[in-house]
Amino acid sequence: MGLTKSEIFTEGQNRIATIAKALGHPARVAIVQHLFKAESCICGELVSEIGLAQPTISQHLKELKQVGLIKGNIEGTSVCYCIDVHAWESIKEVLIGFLDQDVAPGDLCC
Amino acid sequence: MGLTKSEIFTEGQNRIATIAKALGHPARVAIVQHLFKAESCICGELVSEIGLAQPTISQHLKELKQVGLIKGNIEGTSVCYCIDVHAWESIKEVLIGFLDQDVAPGDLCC
DNA sequence: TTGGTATATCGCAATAATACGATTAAATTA
DNA sequence: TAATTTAATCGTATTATTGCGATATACCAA
Repeated sequence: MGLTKSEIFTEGQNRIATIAKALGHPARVAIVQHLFKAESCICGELVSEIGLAQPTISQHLKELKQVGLIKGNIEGTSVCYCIDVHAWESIKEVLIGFLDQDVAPGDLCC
Repeated sequence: MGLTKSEIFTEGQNRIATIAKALGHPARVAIVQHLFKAESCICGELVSEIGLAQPTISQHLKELKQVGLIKGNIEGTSVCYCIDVHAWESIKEVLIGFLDQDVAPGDLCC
């Protein structure tokens, strides 16, 4: 209990859920939007832009990186984070495939 | 702590995150997929289809309903759940708008 | 080498999410 | 009415998430 039973779902269902979960926090949405604007991709800039503490931002960046949405590049003392464009395309495909379902013309009861 | 600081984010960011969070569990993904196929939308069918206990499914259905993704219709002793097609279109628009961002041709450092 | 800067990690507190047994509520059926 | 069926809710155990202060690490500059 308290633990998602991933093993009873398909790989596709788990993948959709994992991606959605990574985007299921406003800070991570804000980070992704900021990286797309690419005004700056330095961690410290994200900290001052978004109003959360540095360790918190760092943790969110880690989660986005684990799912593969972003990648980081060390530049001296700072780290530049960017959208992984290739991965983003793949994720887009997965999510849009899920979103584009059409209701079957079967027994609609409501 | 342990509490998301929604107030420091925009309405749009919170909306994207809320929707994504609702889809951030494989059981809820499976429920939505099943309702789209519309083979059956009765709660009990979802329970036997997905391998989770009835209270657990009921709880996931409640979450999907709170976000407005699905709606339920009482039919005798059972309840028929369906995708809220109107809401789904709106959600699709929000998420696709987010997914369709293009990388700014600025200072790509990675 | 010493000091400053930037980021990651650790540890912790508080809250949320997941799952399910037990129970309740409501409608149907016998 | 009594028994059955179906789903929601309650209570609770377990794990996950969120957030941040303190600290560690790594690099640069003087």
